[in-house]
Amino acid sequence: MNYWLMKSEPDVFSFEDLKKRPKKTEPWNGVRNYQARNFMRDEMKVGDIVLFYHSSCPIPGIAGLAEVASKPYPDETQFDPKSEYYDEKATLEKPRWFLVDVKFHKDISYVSLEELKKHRELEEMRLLQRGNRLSILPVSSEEYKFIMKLF
DNA sequence: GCCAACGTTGGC
DNA sequence: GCCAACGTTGGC
Repeated sequence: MNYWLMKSEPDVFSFEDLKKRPKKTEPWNGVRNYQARNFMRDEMKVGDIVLFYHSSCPIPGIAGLAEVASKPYPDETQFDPKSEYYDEKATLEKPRWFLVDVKFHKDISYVSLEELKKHRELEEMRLLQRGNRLSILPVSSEEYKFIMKLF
């Protein structure tokens, strides 16, 4: 079992939005960064735990827990000329972008970025390293366990 | 709105 | 393959 942190701008798609989905499940589309794609395509397994992170908002932080709910498959938005995520270099035969479905797992009390930064135990967290803009990051089991004790 | 960090693009 | 220019992310 692996642990991940996945960023989303709550104005675009929030943890609450995930809970409102009919099956509480959403394809994690729109990722257009190769490292983030590789995590989904090559390393995620159904059942992995996801820290659902809200970015670019008044109080950035972990809003809730989700889980990986599908194997990787091509992101449909890459084929849709009307989508803002359209990629003209992607073809059905050779998709460039892959995603997994993410499903609601558990409510937690919000853990802000500010709170995460207070703990020496988390100073190695990739989220907290300077300049880290990756939208999907691995979280170690030690970091995960520590964060679970914060609320 | 600013700015640091970093990924991508494209000319050579 | 190098690298400058440009675009994006995301906290503040």
